[in-house]
Amino acid sequence: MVDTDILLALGAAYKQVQAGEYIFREGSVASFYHQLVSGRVRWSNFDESGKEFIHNLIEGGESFGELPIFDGEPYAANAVADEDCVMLRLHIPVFKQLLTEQPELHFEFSRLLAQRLRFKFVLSKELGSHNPESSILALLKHLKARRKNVCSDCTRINLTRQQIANMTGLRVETVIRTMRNLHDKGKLQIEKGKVYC
Amino acid sequence: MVDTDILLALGAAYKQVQAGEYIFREGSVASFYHQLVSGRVRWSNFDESGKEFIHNLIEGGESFGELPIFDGEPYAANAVADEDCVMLRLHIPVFKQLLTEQPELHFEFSRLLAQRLRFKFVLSKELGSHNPESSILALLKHLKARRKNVCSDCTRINLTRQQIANMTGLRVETVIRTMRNLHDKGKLQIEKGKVYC
DNA sequence: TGGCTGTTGTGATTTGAATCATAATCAGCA
DNA sequence: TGCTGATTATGATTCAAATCACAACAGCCA
Repeated sequence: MVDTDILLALGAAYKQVQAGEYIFREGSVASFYHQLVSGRVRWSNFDESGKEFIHNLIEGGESFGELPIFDGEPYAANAVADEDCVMLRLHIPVFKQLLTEQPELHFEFSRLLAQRLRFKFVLSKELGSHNPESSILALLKHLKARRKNVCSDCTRINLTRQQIANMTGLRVETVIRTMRNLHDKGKLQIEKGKVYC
Repeated sequence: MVDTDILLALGAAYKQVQAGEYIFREGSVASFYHQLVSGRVRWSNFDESGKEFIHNLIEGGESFGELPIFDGEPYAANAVADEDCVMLRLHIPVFKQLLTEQPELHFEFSRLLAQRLRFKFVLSKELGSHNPESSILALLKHLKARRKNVCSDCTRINLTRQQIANMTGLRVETVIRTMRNLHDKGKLQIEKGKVYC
């Protein structure tokens, strides 16, 4: 989101993490603004029974973990490297100073928060409807619109059924069965197990 | 959120609506920043089957309908006057100009977005867990922390079971039974039907 | 005071997603 | 090419929330 040169000029540092490593944990206090350079970060919570709920799969170029920067509370979820990752980290006070000096950049981040919130609005509404079809379609529609987690030059969804299950609170089997139904109804295409929409 | 005098000086106008009237509808384009002076506004969507999902019950002093201001998309939900309401409205360009000139105020709104998003994080996680007890407790905990929809000088929850049902995607009967269980477990108090926590 | 409306409360039944079990495919790789 | 682990697929069963039906109660006001 922020130009790499600007971040580096302000003293941001690169950090590498291997797949599976935690970048930060739910409940811990934030010190940095994080921007992913390459790899994929899984942003998730675990409930009492140990089931993982994935809020977002962050890809190269995106920032993550912004909530504590703006509301001063601890992290709301865990960030785990889903693949080997490279990221840039900038101390929060420096980042906030940057936003103060560049109102357009601040508006960029307000836009980001608003977009994330809008998605949560739609998804929470669908989760509340207890209708697997509409939950899955809402998720896919969102991903497609944001060109997230899709093949860069086609319409193939880059997520496993398990990941979709973990993003909607459903079970793999339910996701598999529901997506087959959606395929039969023509609302998405499945070829050799790969999903296109 | 914004000082009333400042809003008026910038040309904001008062608007009154009667209980039940729509202030704006899902999908329509936004022109104003809205700030509630008195009354209560219901922020909700209807799903295909006509069931209402309430995202928020806005009370005096709060702003609402900020998403389109920041991401430029249409309204994500309906705003209906839950009681007779008085609100202040300011044209969006003027409002954004104000934020540009006052970075601290802009940070206030970033904080608001972050808080709303944090709540959605928690709630969507709970909705995904398909556990009525934790969904209801998460909602009540949030309301208590924000001192929202509670009696001003006690701990009585100012919501009906139906409203709680509409905010969690559950059914009234499930909410009633689950809250009785929570009462029996000592996790909240019910006296003459009124809920304290 | 009684009647009306909205809310809370409770039982019986249904339903669909979770769960359990197990098979079929696919992708990566030696 | 064949092996291996991850992913997709499918059938049978269970279980909890939705649904349906109706009773009890509280608050309001004519």
